[in-house]
Amino acid sequence: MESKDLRNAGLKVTLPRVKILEILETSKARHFSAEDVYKLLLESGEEIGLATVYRVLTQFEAAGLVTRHHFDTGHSVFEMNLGNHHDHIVCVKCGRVDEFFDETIEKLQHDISEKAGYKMTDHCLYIYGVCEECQKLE
Amino acid sequence: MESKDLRNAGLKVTLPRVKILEILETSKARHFSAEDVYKLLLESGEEIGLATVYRVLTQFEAAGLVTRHHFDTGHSVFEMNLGNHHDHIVCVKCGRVDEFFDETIEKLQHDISEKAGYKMTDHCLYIYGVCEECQKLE
DNA sequence: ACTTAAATGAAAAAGCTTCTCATTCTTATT
DNA sequence: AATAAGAATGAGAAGCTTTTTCATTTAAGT
Ligand SMILES: [Mn+2]
Ligand SMILES: [Mn+2]
Ligand SMILES: [Zn+2]
Ligand SMILES: [Zn+2]
Repeated sequence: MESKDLRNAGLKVTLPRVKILEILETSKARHFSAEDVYKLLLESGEEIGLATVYRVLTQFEAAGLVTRHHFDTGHSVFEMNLGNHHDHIVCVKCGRVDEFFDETIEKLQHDISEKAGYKMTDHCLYIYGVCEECQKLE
Repeated sequence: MESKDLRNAGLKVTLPRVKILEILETSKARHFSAEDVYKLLLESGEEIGLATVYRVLTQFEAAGLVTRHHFDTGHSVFEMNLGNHHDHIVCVKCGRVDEFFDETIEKLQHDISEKAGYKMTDHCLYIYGVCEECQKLE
């Protein structure tokens, strides 16, 4: 039930917010651009403006419901926050995105921040490469 | 002598390219937005268009003279390629950028790519945090 | 139901980057 | 040193993603 999530986040339960949350939760994909979400809304018959999609995704991010990524694609990518931090490996040919988590790297990042005198707030590691499928096509 | 670098990169020796290379090499800073470079050119009395700055930086990147970064700032950041790969730690308050290199993390990234079936082409690790100076101001 | 503040949609605007095209400059050749 | 051919430049237009504006609609507490 999405209404609870929204209320917990201090957000009014509106149709656009419910529908967007629904798409983020139930689609096969896990990583969406704002445009992706907008198109999926249209496909499902909802007339929700692109500006609202951006607004709502930004609010979801602020509320911790969603994480925003900055791949080298020129646009933001959003993903439901399932509480499991992970990093990304992106295919430069087809755009496929895989996820990974490495305890050792996480620890080292903390050490590095500390040594540099920083109080770490966030971090992200992007590996770019050619996925198995795309290697075959070359 | 910048002319040699340019010729080696297969680029004609033009005034904009020489001046931009000069700025990248001799400024105290190491990380520049296109706008940064443009302003430094104006300050030094050169009338070079912003479009040319973008064009030249992109050519430098293609030639391997320069590396382009995508911090969470909404604009590209360029840096002379000195042959020493490193990653970045960025202050979310003041924009300060520090650099680091960790052999172990580098190795682990290779292992992860391999395990995921990817042929790695590039990678970048950004740590975001509050630098020592900015912590004092809070 | 009523009221009030918040949310939405459409369009405009912003911010960064690329493109277009007439003009200028580099470089190789006389 | 002059010439010719093609590449590079500058100014502005245009492109793309994202944000803002503002009139209208909607949610939620009374
Ligand atoms: Mn993910
Ligand atoms: Mn650097
Ligand atoms: Zn691929
Ligand atoms: Zn700082």
